[in-house]
Amino acid sequence: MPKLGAEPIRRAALVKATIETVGEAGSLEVTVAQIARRAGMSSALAHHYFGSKEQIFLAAMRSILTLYGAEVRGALATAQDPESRLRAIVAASFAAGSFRRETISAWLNFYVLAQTNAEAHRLLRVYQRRLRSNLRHDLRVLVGPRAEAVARGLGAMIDGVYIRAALADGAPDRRYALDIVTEYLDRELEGTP
Amino acid sequence: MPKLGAEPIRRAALVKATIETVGEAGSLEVTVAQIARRAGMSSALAHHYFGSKEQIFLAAMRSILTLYGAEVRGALATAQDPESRLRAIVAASFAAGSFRRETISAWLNFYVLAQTNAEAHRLLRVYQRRLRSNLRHDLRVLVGPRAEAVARGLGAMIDGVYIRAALADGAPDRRYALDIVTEYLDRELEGTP
Amino acid sequence: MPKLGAEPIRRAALVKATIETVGEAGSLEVTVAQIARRAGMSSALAHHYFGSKEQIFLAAMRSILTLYGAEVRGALATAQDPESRLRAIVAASFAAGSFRRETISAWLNFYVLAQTNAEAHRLLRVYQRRLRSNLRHDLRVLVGPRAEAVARGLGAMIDGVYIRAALADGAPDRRYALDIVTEYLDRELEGTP
Amino acid sequence: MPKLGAEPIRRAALVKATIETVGEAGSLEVTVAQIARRAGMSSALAHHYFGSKEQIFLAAMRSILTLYGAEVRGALATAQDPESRLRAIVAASFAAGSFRRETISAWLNFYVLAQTNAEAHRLLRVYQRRLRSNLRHDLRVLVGPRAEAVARGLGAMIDGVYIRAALADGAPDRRYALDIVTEYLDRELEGTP
DNA sequence: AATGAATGAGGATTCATTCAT
DNA sequence: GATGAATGAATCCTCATTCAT
Repeated sequence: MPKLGAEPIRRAALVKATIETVGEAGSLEVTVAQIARRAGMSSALAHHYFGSKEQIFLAAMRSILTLYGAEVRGALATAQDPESRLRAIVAASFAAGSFRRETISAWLNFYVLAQTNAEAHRLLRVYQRRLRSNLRHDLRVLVGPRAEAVARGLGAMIDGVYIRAALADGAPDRRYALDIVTEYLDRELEGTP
Repeated sequence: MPKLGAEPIRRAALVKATIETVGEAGSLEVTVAQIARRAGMSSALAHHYFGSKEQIFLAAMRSILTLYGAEVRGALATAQDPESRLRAIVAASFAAGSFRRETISAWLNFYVLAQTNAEAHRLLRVYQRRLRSNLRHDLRVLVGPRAEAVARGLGAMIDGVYIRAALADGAPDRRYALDIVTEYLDRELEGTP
Repeated sequence: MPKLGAEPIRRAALVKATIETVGEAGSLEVTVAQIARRAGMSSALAHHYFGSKEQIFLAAMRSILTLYGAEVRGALATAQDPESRLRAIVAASFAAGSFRRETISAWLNFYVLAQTNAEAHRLLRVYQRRLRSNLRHDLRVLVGPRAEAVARGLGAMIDGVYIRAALADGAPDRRYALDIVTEYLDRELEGTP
Repeated sequence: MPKLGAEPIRRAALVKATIETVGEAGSLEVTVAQIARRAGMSSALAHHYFGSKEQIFLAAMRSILTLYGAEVRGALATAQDPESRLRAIVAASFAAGSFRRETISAWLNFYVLAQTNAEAHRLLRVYQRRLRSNLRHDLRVLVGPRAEAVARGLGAMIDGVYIRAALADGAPDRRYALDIVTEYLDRELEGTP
């Protein structure tokens, strides 16, 4: 039952299944067969569309980062002043779309993948650079020369909260995660116009 | 010529080799044979001593946490007042013994292992709890009711800085890492007696 | 826009592509997809026309042998006396149309196929029998009772030169190949009326 | 039941099994598992000892050529004059040890392998060069300036007879094979001192 | 204590072939 | 006629683990 235009559908299904499978397993040591099964197709077809397991992983990673990027852009769209922009960026990091069990676990695993895989490394760097640049932009207005330092700190803390969420039992607690970072930000913005 | 007391020596060699191998590979997907070779013995002997690959990993993880614990204890020994104790704890996290390429990478990988393995999970929780407890203890004196929040924040940031160091090119920059966390701490301690 | 009479064109294209692909790869381990791509169509269509990979190979083999047969017939057409007929047959074996890189390599590979495949085996036997019969026919007039032996020798030597050409670097040297066989023939015909 | 010094025994068994399996199948498309089974071990062990299927094939090829070389050396040992040396070399090519069903088929297949594999190519060239050099050496004394041409012719004819034996039904006919080449040689040596 | 020998189980990848459109 | 879609069946290779010595 081959439908025309199946490719993008299949690719999307595989990407989704990859994030779920890696997220559930908490490890990259999942088989292509597992991923394909969850996506409702044979592993041969997965290879047909992506060429290799590595490419499947990279596509999943790109998808996560793209989703996150969209989340940030969406949040920034409505924010008007620097401070609300800043808070929007931080909030976006823990938005319901991204801050989910499997996504977090997948995220952690892609961090590991980046040790080995050049493209994964590059993607993660782009994410970090973009995040830092966004933060710095608005921080300059608010904290002046401390902008660079605070941007670095925020970035690190967001990643730290993420990684720790991967260890937590039960569903990830967005409120809790957001609070930690927000308190830091509040403190830095204290006494700011 | 079997040496007396060979066992502890062999075990230590394997633990060291494991951290190096995982650190270099940037992944848990290393073979027991690789680890054993680096430790100068057959993979059969590695199994003889540890029973399984999993146990080898856990022993390596315990070793890292033990080393870190010793580092903290050593730092606390000379510190007298709460603030210097706090700073000592933070500094210990980025001490030369722990904040090394392979250790950082191994650390990240053990985070991943903790998703899957109950004992690894437990070990990491113990580390987090102990760190938080240490920080909170001294923070109470300094920031009162904010102690809990700052302790969480510091813990998260330390992990965040660690994870990001795993992505950096070249040798990890202790100064840079320490600065990020210290600035956060400074800010929180501002206006503190 | 299906063209009328597409079938023979498609089949010919596939046969040509098969010889080229096998010749270039130097092996029968080429995929139907590779052959089909070179022939400018989908592998599904290749199956549609030939039914199986095996049939594609056999068609290619028939094509080679048919071409060779035509080459011999053409050569014999102008030759008048037994000796020039003999020389024409030999020369045809190394004619520009047959003695080409891919054809030689394909030839060698079809020899291998004949170990496994009954039809390939049959085709090769027909070729050998026909060649021997042609040679013997003219040799009888020239060398009498030695005809049988010389025909066998010539046949073997032609195949040997072919197989060796498959190993040579660069383009196959027709002159060189022909010389070897011709010297043998000259010697046998020495002192012949 | 691991015996010490099993390696050379296992390797030899695999080489033997490879020649037999390829010989019987008449194709290189045999699986490592088939070869290993025939050699009485797991395919994993075959890989352990040889690293790859390719290396197994090359070892088998080396074995065939080594055996052939020994056969030639043995034949030359007793021969005194150039002519008997020459005849000994030719006879060695069809000696009982080398001119056997599977060996012949394996030989043909290795010819094919040499199209693709550099080391196989090299091995075959060494064989050809050595054979030609041996033949030329003795032919010089007997046929003078024709030595080069006759050496080439003999080499080609030996290969041709081999390849044709691969197509024959039933056990290879050493007598018949030897006769063809011998008649050629006789003719060339006619009228020689 | 120490290791070479050995393997079962598994996993990525390939490919001929089929089928609905 | 033509093809994209889809897969079952293989196959090479790896590796943790066991065991006899």
